[in-house]
Amino acid sequence: MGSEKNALVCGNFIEDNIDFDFYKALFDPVRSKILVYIASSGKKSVNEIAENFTQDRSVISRHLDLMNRYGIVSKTKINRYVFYEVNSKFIFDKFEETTINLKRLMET
Amino acid sequence: MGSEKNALVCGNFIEDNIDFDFYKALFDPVRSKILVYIASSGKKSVNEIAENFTQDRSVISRHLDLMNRYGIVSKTKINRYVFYEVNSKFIFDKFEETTINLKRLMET
DNA sequence: GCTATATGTGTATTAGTGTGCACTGAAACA
DNA sequence: TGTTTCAGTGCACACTAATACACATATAGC
Repeated sequence: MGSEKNALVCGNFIEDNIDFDFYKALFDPVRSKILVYIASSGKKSVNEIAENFTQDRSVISRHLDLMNRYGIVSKTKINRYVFYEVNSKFIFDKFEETTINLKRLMET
Repeated sequence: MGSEKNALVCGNFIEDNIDFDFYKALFDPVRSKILVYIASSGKKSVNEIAENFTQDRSVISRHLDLMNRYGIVSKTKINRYVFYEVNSKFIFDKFEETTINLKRLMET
């Protein structure tokens, strides 16, 4: 019965407390690689990022835009350039929030 | 400079500490719905689960198999029946592990 | 103004994966 | 043994999303 209660809690957790769009945007092979690149090299422009990938610049631009929409990265336009950087804090907070919700619900 | 350090840390975090396959298996619309159903109703057989979805039984079977491979659910074969249940603890531990790794790395 | 550079968008193609149907394998039971 | 039921697999199809190319937009500099 204990396990069944945990199971119930888990179901509610998934329905109510996970930001699916955020996680789907994050867990994509190319986007995660882009993220790792920006994270390790710091704030970079679209061209600088695209130079490090086989995909077309327009493709990288779309991936960056998608991640920006879900708060994974943030963009700053300076003159002709658009710089992207990783929102480490935001990503961390998402995971922490999800974990806290899970823990709270499972302990009920 | 602080934000750049956080970015670097986040990059390492993503490469080293996220189980991508696990999260990709979890963040799927149909699989998450299956998960919610099993979670709220307890251990169920494939047919019992499939009855609650529009998708064919074989499709449900495949989703269950995938989730089983990544530890999200576990299966128990009893006679002709195969019962699946949610590994709530495992899912919770994954999130907690990820959050802890992130926090530790971001505080460095 | 004109040209060059940086980025974003429209659109068609392609790759991946979810899906259903038919079939197979395994187990229970008459 | 033959039949029924439950679960998984092979395979073809459909749908979504990633991709590339061409073009549009915006800004800088001449």
